[in-house]
Formats: sequence, C-alpha cells, structure tokens
Amino acid sequence: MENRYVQQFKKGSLEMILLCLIGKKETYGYEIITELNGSGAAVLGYAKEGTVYPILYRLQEAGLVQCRIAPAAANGGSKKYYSLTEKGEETLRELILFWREYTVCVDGFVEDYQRMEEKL
Amino acid sequence: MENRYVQQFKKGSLEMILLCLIGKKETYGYEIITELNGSGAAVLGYAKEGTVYPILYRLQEAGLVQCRIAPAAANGGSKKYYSLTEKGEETLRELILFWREYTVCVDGFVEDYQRMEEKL
DNA sequence: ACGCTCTACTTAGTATTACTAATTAGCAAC
DNA sequence: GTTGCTAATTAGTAATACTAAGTAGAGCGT
Repeated sequence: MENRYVQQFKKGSLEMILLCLIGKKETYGYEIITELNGSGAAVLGYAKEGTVYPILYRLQEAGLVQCRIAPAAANGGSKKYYSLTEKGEETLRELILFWREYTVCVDGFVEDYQRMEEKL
Repeated sequence: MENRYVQQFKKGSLEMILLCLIGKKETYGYEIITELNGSGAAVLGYAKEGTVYPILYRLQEAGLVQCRIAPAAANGGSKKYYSLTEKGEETLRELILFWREYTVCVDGFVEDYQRMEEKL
C-alpha cells in the first residue's frame, strides 16, 4: 500500500460508498470492485474481494440491500445482483446527512489548526 | 451510543484531529478529551480515555508528538503536555492534503447517487 | 483434451482502530 | 475521611478492513 492514510480514513465510509453505488444501479460484487479500482477512486486505494464481499453480506443481513441471483452469463460465474431495500434507501439518506455533519466537524478542526499556523 | 454511524466514520480521522489540536497549542490528554466532548464536536460522539490515550501513545511512538511532564498542578495529577515534532507537522500537512482528496472522492460517489435519485 | 485467462464469489486468519469499564492517584473542600 | 475533581493507565472486546488463498464456470488457443 503506497499511502498508509488510505486505510485509516477508509474505515467506515466504504459501507456508504457501496450503498451509493448499489442505489445508483443494481450491481454485483465484482463490478463494484472494478469500479472502485477504476478511475476516480484511486485515492481509496485498491478495494479487494476480502473487503467488499463481507460488506455486502453485512448490508444484506442488516436488511439494507436485497440480492437476486442471475445465472452464469456469457463468460464467468453466476452473479449476485444487489439493490437497495426501502430500509436501505432510508439508511443511506441518514448516512449522507451524517457524513456531511461529520466532514464539517473534522474540517473545523483542520481549519482551526491552519488558521493558527498562518499567523506564525 | 445514540448514533451508530459515529463510530464508523470516526475510525482513522481521530488521529488527524488530535494532531490538529496538539499543533494548535501544547495540550494534554484530559484537556483533549474535554475539548472533544465540548461544543462543536458532538457529532464525533463522546471520546473516552480508552480511545484518546492509546492514540497519544501511538503518535509518540511514531515520533509525531513529543511529551513534557508537568508537575501536579493546583488540583489534579501531573500532566503530560504534548506538542508536535517536526515530523509531526510534516505528517499533519500530508494528512490534511489526503483528507481533502478523500472527502472529494467520497462526495463524488454521494453526488452521483443523489443526481440519479433526483431524476426519478 | 489441456492449460490459460477472465469473470465471479468465498473464506480463514490477521492487523488496526476504537470502545467499555475499571483502576490508580493527587489535591481540595466539606 | 469521604466525596469530588483532575489526570492517566490498562485489560479485554468489537468492528472494520486487509492479506492471501481457494473454488468454479466459460471461452480461447494449441
């Protein structure tokens, strides 16, 4: 891992990111992994199977996503398509609200520090 | 814990928050805890000793903060005043840069989801 | 037929982070 | 001398994510 901070901040928000991706369109684990590892999300580091699949199981067990099994496609194994449940949509809305509050709070500490640093 | 999301997002960024607080002014564990539990940081939940002190030890072991022991004050035990080392300042600058990148990335996923939701 | 590659999912074991909860200890006020 | 406040320490646990390996189907080239 190139950037050791990646791991740190990533904890916790991946769950929200997966809910966003699933909410945008019905999708499956492998596609999520390739999307995360594609352009735009490099700052998250490279999501691995051992990270993504357990989160999907947790989300399903919590009743936030539902799963539809599609038979094996052109090439490759059978896919598990996930979509948000009503509870999942509600939870995601709450999560997003909280994410906003949270970043505002953390930014506050950062700005306090930087304001002080500028005075030197 | 009232808000179960608190715990999730909090993982990882507390380290940066402590560095910001220590960088702003020399301070000690108990003061950090009371500051975090005071106004403005309620969204972080209530930081407990078992969370803050181990982070301070980690930061010290990593050479990011240095420690000065002050004799017992008017009332209370002796304090351990922490301040940033040069390495700590550098690391904090890097952490802040990364924090910006990180939130932009996560916000991107959130906005993608919300853009799609509005179209419905 | 065989191995190779790609898609796709699963899982065991580990590290890190934070929380719970209890303990120690000095000093002051009553 | 007991209570209350400041201040730090620590043992044990839960949650999150990572490492690394394995399973399995389908298509392709030889």
